[in-house]
This record gives sequence, structure tokens and C-alpha cells, in this order.
Amino acid sequence: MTQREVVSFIEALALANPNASSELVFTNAYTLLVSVVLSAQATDVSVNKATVGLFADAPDPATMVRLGEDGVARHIRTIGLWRAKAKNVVALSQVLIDRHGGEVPSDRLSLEALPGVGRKTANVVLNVVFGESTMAVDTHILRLGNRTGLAPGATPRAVEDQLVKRIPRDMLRPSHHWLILHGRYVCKARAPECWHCVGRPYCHYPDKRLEPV
DNA sequence: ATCCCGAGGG
DNA sequence: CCCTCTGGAT
Repeated sequence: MTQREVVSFIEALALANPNASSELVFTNAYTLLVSVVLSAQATDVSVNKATVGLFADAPDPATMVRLGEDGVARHIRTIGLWRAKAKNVVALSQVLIDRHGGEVPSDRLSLEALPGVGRKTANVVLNVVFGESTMAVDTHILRLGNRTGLAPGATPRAVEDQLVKRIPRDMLRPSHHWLILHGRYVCKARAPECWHCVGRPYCHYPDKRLEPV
């Protein structure tokens, strides 16, 4: 896809989704961070179902540590990978208390040092909470980037670097949400709905589905 | 059977 | 570079 087509594609997504935002339910930096940690290999809907009760019991790091792994696990057992996630959420909360005054740090190094937080989660927090122009590449963006030709790359990091390089700086931050929503609801993994895709003129996917099944 | 806003360990 | 962790929706 040419540079001009990349910009046209992103502009079309912007028009189609003027107020795109995260679909995770959160009220502050801490609840966003925990929600994103819980969202690995899980849908936002299932995460939100579990966090209602979790954050009612433990809205901050101190209460989360007090709740403990078993207490957290009770709330999130409906989400995949719940054992590791319960452990990480408690450990991460303890680190926030010990090293960051109970607050969520605003730099990548500190974020990625938290248990259960890798590059993708750090990028989401930096983008949503701290207003940075990061591009968090999840399964949707990895698929969409390769399928459409927008950002070919074998790994999330390769796709991230492509997107950062090709999307104009002033569009990069909101592009994260535009791309995720497009991947989730239009450029879907199983049956992409190309018939109402605004990126169709630029997309390289050879098997465009031009009408509903 | 495949997929979902991955990370850590070997 | 694997592999494992994990459950609900489709």
C-alpha cells in the first residue's frame, strides 16, 4: 500500500468512527491498567463483566493487595488465564505501592517492569492515560495490518514500527482505536465484512467478501 | 475448532 | 525460538 493510500485509509476510518475509544470499562489509570492486563486472550465484554465486581471490592492497589490472589481469582475465573492474571494483578499492585507511591507510572520502562505488563499493555496505558502517540498492536491490528497491506509484519513489534512510520504523527494516537474497532467489527478474523468496509479501495486482501453470507 | 486489546519462562 | 496458561463465545 502506498503512503498516500495509508493516509486515505486512516482518514476513512476516522470519518467512520469519529468518537472511537476503549471499550474496557475503567475510571482511572489503575483500573485501566488492571483491565488491560486481564484482557490478554479475552474479549473486552468478558473482562468488563469481571471487573465490575473486582473494582467494587478493590478500587486501588492497597485494597487489591489486601484482597489477595484468591480474592481476585474469585472475580476473574470466567476469564481465560485467570490463575496467572490473579497473581500478576496482586504483584503489580504491590510494586505500585512499593516503588511508585501507589500511582501508575508514566514511563515505558517502569510500566514494562510491572508483573504481567509487556510492550502491548504499556503502549495502551501510555496512549489512553498519558496521551502519548503509541501504537499498541493486539491480535486485531496484527491481522488487519497484514491482511490489508497497511502494515505487513510477522511480529507485533514489526507491525507497530510500520504503523508508527507510515501514519502521520498527528493521527497516530487515535489510530490505535480506529484500527482496533475496525478489526473487531469489520475486518474480523473469521468473516471480514468487506461490503461495508471504508478501506476497500486501498486493501490488498484478495478474498474480499462483497455481500453478507 | 477457532478466536479474544499477551506475557513469562525455558 | 518455542511452550504454557485458560474460559467463554461463536
